[in-house]
Amino acid sequence: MFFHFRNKFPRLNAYWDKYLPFQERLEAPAKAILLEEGKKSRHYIFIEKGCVRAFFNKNGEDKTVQFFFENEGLTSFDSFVNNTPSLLTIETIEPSIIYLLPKKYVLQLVEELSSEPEFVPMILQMSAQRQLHYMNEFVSFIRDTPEQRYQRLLKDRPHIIRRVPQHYIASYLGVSKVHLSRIKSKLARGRSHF
Amino acid sequence: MFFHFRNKFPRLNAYWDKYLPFQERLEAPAKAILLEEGKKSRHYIFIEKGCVRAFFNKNGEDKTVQFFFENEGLTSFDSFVNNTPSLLTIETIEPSIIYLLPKKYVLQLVEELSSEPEFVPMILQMSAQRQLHYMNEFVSFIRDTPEQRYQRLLKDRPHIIRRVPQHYIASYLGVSKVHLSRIKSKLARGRSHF
DNA sequence: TCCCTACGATAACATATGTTATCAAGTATT
DNA sequence: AATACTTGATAACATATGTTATCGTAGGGA
Repeated sequence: MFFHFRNKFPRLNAYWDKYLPFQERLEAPAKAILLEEGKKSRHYIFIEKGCVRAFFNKNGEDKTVQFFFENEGLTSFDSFVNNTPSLLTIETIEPSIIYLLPKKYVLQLVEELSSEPEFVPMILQMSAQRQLHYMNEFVSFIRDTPEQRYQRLLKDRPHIIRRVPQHYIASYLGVSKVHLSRIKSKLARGRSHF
Repeated sequence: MFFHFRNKFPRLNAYWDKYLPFQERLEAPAKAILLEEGKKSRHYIFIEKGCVRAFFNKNGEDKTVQFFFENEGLTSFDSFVNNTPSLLTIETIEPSIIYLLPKKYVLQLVEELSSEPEFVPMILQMSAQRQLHYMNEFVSFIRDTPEQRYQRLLKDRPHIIRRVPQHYIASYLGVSKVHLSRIKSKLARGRSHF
């Protein structure tokens, strides 16, 4: 739980440990839905094994927004914070081992943490990180062609391409699966000598 | 200064007031550069009158990322926080009246604020807001066609279309200025009955 | 007044991308 | 073994978008 912050803010480690027992362990098959679009987010989700995607539905089509892997945690941020219906569905891609921490305990944990001097720096770093992530995704659409975005993905996050089915990646890159296939074959032709 | 938070967190108002005198007033003509790509951000920028854009250069071409108007504040977030060279240039679009608060005072202000109980909620709200902004921009590229993005802009933020030259808007939407012109004329044809 | 520049529309053509359909291979299910 | 489902490649065609060039208008200096 909150794996990313382990040892980064050593004084907070005891808090993570304290809440471990309140997690619910879940062995989920592929395509299991952890949070459904339109429902309120009630857990913090931690991935011990497997992978997961967040997507929304547009005219009957899946549009994938983000992928998550081992030792990453997630929640539909706006739904969780504002207690509003989630705009995103969260679903396993592979069979996965998931830990769910109910919202009630998350709030309790935040309450306890807020008296710690390391809390504000942690919150700032966490939100700066997420902000930068989305800003980079956004800028990439303005700056790069789909082909460049694919190459960037291949270079920076190759595990995504290795583990995730291609049509999910296509919608994440903002193109059709047919076109992504074209991009791949074009790049493959370019790498060989004829 | 920090106009957005005035009266939202009433107990903090005194802090904003205290730092007003440290701002430098600047009357800038159109196309004045407030922060240059590659240089470090040294001020918080507040717009009293006029408007401003943030952009970066890609192969000799401007790519506009965001627009700012009266009573909005901004800074190149990553450059300011991490003291790294800015990825963005910030430039006035119209003749503008700008207030600059040197980084030194911003840090001092944050230091003072951090003992206030309203500080953490304010920081959280601020960062959630920015995160949501970039996430929405990003999702819009996955979800919508350029035409739909233009219509959304027209509906949600028409002042941008009214005040900003079209080629800046084109790069912000991720299309060429020629194509944006086509989109506009197509929509105009659709609206008339001829 | 005269130029120069910024801005925006449009046309003609080239390229990128979407859509639909078909095929093949792999994997899970019965 | 037989079947269905998922994934991925490819072709053929339609549409969207980029590129380059030309034109017109408006406004700002000289």
